[in-house]
Amino acid sequence: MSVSTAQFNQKKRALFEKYYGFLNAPQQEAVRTVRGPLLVLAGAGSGKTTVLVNRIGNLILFGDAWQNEELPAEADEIYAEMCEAEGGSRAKIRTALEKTAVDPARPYRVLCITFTNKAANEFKERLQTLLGDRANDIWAGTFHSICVRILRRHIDLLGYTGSFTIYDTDDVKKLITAIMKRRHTDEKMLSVKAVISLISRYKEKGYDAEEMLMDAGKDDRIVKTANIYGEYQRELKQSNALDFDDIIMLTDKLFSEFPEVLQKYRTQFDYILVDEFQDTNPSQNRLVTMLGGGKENVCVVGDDDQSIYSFRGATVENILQFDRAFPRAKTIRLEQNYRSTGHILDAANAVIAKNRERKGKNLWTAAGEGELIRVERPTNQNEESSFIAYEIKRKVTSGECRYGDFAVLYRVGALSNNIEQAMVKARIPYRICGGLRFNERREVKDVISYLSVVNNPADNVRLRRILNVPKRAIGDTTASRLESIAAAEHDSMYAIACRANVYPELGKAANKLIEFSRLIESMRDYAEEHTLSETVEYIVTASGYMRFLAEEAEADGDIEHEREQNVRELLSTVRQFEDSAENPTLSAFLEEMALVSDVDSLEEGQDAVTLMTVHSAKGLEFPVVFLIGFEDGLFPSLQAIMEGGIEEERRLAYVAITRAKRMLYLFHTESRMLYGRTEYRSPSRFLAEIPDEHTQKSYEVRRTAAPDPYTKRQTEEIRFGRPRETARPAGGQTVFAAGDRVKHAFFGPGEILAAQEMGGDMLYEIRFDSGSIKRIMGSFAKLQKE
DNA sequence: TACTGGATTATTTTT
DNA sequence: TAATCCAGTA
Repeated sequence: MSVSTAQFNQKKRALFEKYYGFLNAPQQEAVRTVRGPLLVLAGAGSGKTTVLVNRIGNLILFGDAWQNEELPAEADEIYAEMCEAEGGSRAKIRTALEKTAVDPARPYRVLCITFTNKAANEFKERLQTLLGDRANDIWAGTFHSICVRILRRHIDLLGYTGSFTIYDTDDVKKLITAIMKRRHTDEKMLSVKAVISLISRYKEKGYDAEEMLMDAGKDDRIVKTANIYGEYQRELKQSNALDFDDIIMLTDKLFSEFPEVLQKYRTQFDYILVDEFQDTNPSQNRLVTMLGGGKENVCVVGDDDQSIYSFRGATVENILQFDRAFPRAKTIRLEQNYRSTGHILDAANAVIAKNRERKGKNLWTAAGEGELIRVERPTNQNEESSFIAYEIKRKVTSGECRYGDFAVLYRVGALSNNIEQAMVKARIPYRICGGLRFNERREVKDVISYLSVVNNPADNVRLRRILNVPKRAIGDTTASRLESIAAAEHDSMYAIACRANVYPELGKAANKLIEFSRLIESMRDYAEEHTLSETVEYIVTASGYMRFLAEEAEADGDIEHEREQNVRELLSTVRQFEDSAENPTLSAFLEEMALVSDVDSLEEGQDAVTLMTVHSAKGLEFPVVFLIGFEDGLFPSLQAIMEGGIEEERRLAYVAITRAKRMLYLFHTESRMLYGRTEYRSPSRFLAEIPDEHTQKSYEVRRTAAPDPYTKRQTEEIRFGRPRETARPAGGQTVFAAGDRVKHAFFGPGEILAAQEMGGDMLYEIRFDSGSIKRIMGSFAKLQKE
């Protein structure tokens, strides 16, 4: 027998489909296409991660077998095996398929880039289960971790040393503030915040200070900021420190100025995959383009409709114009949604369809219509949160849900307060995302600063932080003098401190500085000969920091000694790191602390309601979602309305809606107290974009015929009324309707504003003659007709 | 240097 | 409202 090429490839393809049968057609297509540039537009809940993981698995197991149509040498033999395997198990199919493998990718030649550590870890884990130990050699990580890995090896070409420190936002703020103070920049004209974000925006575009200055034209703010940028960059270099933007920008620079370095990595990486491509900024995009140029085996996955980070430099253009960077690019759309039920998905589709700048996708689901979206209009935020607490309690008590099934989402963090209070009051377990992180605590940052200085004594910002903590009589005056001497001598503050007695202007503080430098020196010596955890222990004792914290706790009456606890926790983190990391050096530990936030490790665990912003909910899903504050001026935000950022807000709304699997509640209050002011609120304009057939409103809406002359928008007149579904009698109790007068045993007489069926019971909204408005369940209220 | 009070000012956040 | 920051005082 002699099998033809066509026959062989057909069989091969049939087996592929059997093996990857758990994937739908476009997903299979994405897995199969390994050569050439590929853009995967993955809608919300379309199984994007599964595709990426299996695509890598496929690369490593079968190489480009599916795109390579050449007949292998022992075609007949393999063909026979394939025929035999066809009816067999997955393992059998795989064994046969493996024989067809053409040039399987070596794991270390695969680069998989994500945005968050959480995503990176998820990939690593899933690849591990798929490929076993081979997975460990895959370059999977965040943009930042991968760039740091590259920079550690080559950054000396750019005039830094490999032991550089990574500055977090706090360090950056300190440094910028100091520079602005020195330059007598009027903070009223130009805030530190504005300067930081402006510099960041230019760094993301890959501009240096001079290029920024050229770009500034006559804009005084930009000119001023460009000058600050120049000084800032010099200071960073002097301190041998990089900020987060530098990590990307300098890797870019390294590649464009040293082609041989770029060539090395271009040669190494046969295949590049990028997740969440819609979140890339221009310099990240350039990095991908540079690395992927040549072989062009670049696969980017993303959803232009979920691009919600433009405020930190991400640009949708990267995904919209991927085919411009790679003209041969093939586009695959993943449009089947495995997450939400019909009404929810249709609502999301309807809202996002209003955006102009998009590739265009239409998600569909094989799941049924599911439940209607509930739209509620509480009088104020207290009612909003007690309604939610009530709903959660009810669904948990009835056994329908667990606490972990619920999420409360909001546009701004400020809205979490009320919800939190309601959860406490109702004794509902909850977890709240955001807030102060572990490594942002003062005591943790202090200890990290000691470690940074030991690792890199040139680090002026962190040296300054610990110079007088705990108190060692080195005041602000001395610190400033030290700083200006260092600037004049083009040397580090640490180096000056070491020879402080040479400078008469330091006076008798010189001795203190020398003493301090000896302390650091002793730490450095200690670190040479001891393990990481021993060193950290030595540092916190020898510096007197632990004692300082203990005394402080005594003085404040802090019985828990919380700050000391946190330092101990940091110590146990160090020990954990020692046990798990392959290379447990001080420098590696500091890197991990800088690039890995504890939010990544948090998560899961107890059964609790999740409270978070819509932004942080991206990538997550929940059976039941409550979206609160769905009001114009809040969502979309006021500044988005004024500055024309509506499309991004709409994408945000799209993200919010698509988080829900089975039930979605949208809330907009009648009035809300925010930032100490109570304001009447109108519903989000996005609400009107959801077709009525997908929602169930607990109030009546009438659209006026003529658009409002000021806003040019169609106005809505809202009033309480009967819910669309007429109430049914429940459990023998009398059922009331809106408008009825009733009497409550405790609250007295009142009028029903709204009545709504709810889980075999009636929920009434009643305005009592005393003036208060309450929501009460019918079975609970013991109402009588008045 | 620690404390007090008045002014100020509030998106979204990962690395 | 609530948190934070700065200036002025003890």
